[in-house]
Formats: sequence, structure tokens, C-alpha cells
Amino acid sequence: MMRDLPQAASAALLLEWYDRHHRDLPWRVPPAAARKGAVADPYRVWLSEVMLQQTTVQAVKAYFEKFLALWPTVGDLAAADTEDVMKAWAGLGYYARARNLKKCAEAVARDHGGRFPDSEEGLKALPGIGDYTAAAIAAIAFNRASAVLDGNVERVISRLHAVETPLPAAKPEMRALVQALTPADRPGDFAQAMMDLGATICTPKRPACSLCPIPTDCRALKTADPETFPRKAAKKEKPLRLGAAFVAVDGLEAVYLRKRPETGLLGGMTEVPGTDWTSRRDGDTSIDAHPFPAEWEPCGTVNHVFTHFELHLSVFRARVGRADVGEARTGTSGWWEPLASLRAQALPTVMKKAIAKAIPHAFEAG
DNA sequence: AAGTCGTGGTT
DNA sequence: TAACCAAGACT
Repeated sequence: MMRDLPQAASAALLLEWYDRHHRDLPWRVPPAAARKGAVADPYRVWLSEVMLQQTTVQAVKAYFEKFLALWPTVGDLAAADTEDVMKAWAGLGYYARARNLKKCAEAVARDHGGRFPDSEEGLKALPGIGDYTAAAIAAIAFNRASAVLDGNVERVISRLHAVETPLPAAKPEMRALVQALTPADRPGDFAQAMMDLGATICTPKRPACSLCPIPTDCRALKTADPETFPRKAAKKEKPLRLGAAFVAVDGLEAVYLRKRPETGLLGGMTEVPGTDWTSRRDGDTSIDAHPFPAEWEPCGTVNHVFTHFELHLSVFRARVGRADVGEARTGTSGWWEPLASLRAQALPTVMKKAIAKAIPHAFEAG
């Protein structure tokens, strides 16, 4: 029988561990509640999974609650103003996720009668839903035995089987191994159990193997140093880019802001005027690149690390009369935003840093 | 298919 | 502290 295979035994042991040690998270239906008939809401599962892409649980919690309060259903989100969605997402990073989130909600409302597709294939056809997220929603919200493979599961499965192939080439191999391990019963809890195991026991560094519920079949534990899995290619070092940002304040304590292009880095988000960010060390970062004439004074430098480069941003500040601001040099139209409402804008973290450097009290309560 | 795309916490 | 990397998707 299936249950006598080592794989089935591991899945069962893992589910038993999950019943006792699962993390309580706002978007989850705990095992005990599920046993009483509680069912996961696909909207909540989808929203949490998109937010959790490359993002820590801790960072997601507050955003998840905020989005749910603002838009309780996928229909509400579909009907929302995109700019409001970008404002609510500001600070969470990877802003293409927010744009795709909105597009996905619209597609679900328009093409699927307000209900998420219940198959992996149907889900993956939606914006912002890739291999992982489609499998996760299918398993957690629709009880499908799909192979859920994220960074946690890659670590767990690569250690269980001592996979020598480096990532990302090893993904198909790992997905097949996960598929073979996934039980027909409780596939959603199994997926979440694998991720909890990876997050709390089978950690990247110093894994707590003595607390692992499935140590018996772990090849990495027997034959090698578990910490060396998964194998990965060495990373490239991040180049340094330089730039300048200009914080203009008018007599009414308002800051001049503008909107970035819809695509690319920080696409569709709000910024203060500035130079391009380049590797050059000459005039491009100088005060001479200001957006309009004023007595610009240097406020210091903001350092910020993006995914593929590091930025040293020179910040300048000036008192500027609104009449002195011409559109000719800015290239795009902007607006004056009062300090009191600055926090509610779609400002990415790097821009909040720059503004705070020029106006230390800019984001204080009030 | 390798590069692009944020941010913050941990070690 | 500098490196690592977190429930990846898209081009």
C-alpha cells in the first residue's frame, strides 16, 4: 500500500509535526479549524502569496491586513483606483507585483465571474501568478495535489535527497521529487508544512536537525553537511551607481513630487526630481543637474541597496517659490504635496529616505 | 535564459 | 559588517 512507502511515511510525519508546530498566520486556516470544516478563501490565499513573493512573513503581515481592510473581496480590488493600490503597496517593494495584482483582480472579476480558477493551469494564466504561486493557491485553496516549490522547499528537498545539481538548473528535478512526496490528502497543509519546516528547522544556516520530524530519510544529514545544500552558482557583485535627488520645499511646507514611468525600476511610483542613476562619477551627480533654478544646498548622501546595484544618492534641498518651477527642465509635470499627506503617497523607501534626509521631520506623525 | 525588479532582517 | 536571502515573476 502507498502508506507503507518511505515517502508516504515522511509526508505523514511532516503533517503530524505541522499539526503541533505550525505558525499561526493571518491568512491561514489552522489544521484544527480545517478539521471543523473551515475553508481557505482563495482571495486571501492569493493576496498573501503574491505579497510573500521574495518577501518576509514579518513584512507582509501589516500590508495583508491593510489590503483586506481596504478591499475585502477580489471584486473590491478590481474596482479600486490603481493609484490607491500603489499607495497601499508603497514600501513593500517589487512594485510590478502591485500592478499585476490589480490586473489579476480585474481579470478574475471580468473573465471568471469574480471567482479564482481552481486549477494550476487556470491560475498560472493570470498576471503575477507563476509556477510557485499557481501551485500554492491550487493546493491551499482548492485541495489540489500540486507540487509547491519555493525557496524553503528547495532547501528541504535538496537536503532530503542530497541534490548535487546547482540551482536554478535543479528546479525540474526538485519539482519532481516534491511531486512524489506530496500526499493526495491535505496537500495544502503539506505544502505549508514544508515551508514552515524550511523557515523554522531546515534553515539556511545552522539547521536544527535534532528537531526535524523527518530526519530518517535525509541524505544530507547522513552523508554530508546539510548546510551546504542547496548547491548554488556564485552571485555577481553589485555595481555602484551614483545619482542626485532634489527636494524642493515651498513656503507652505509642501514638497515637489512627480510620477515615475509606468515600467522599469520603481515603475509607476512617486519620486522627487533627480538625475539618472549611473556609474558615472562626473557632472551627472552634481548640483548642476538640478530640475529648476534655486539655491540648492547639499544635505548629505543616502545609500540604498537594490537587487542588482547599490545607490549612493546625493540629496539637495532648496526653498522654491511655486511660480519659479517651470516644466521645461523637469520634463514631466509634477505637483506640490503637503508634508501632512506625504506618508500616504506612493513613495518607495529610497525616496522616503531622500526626503527625510532633506527634511528630518517630513514623516513625523501628524 | 540571464537580467531585471525592493526592502529589511539575520548572521 | 558585509553577505545572504525571503512563500518569485516576467522578459
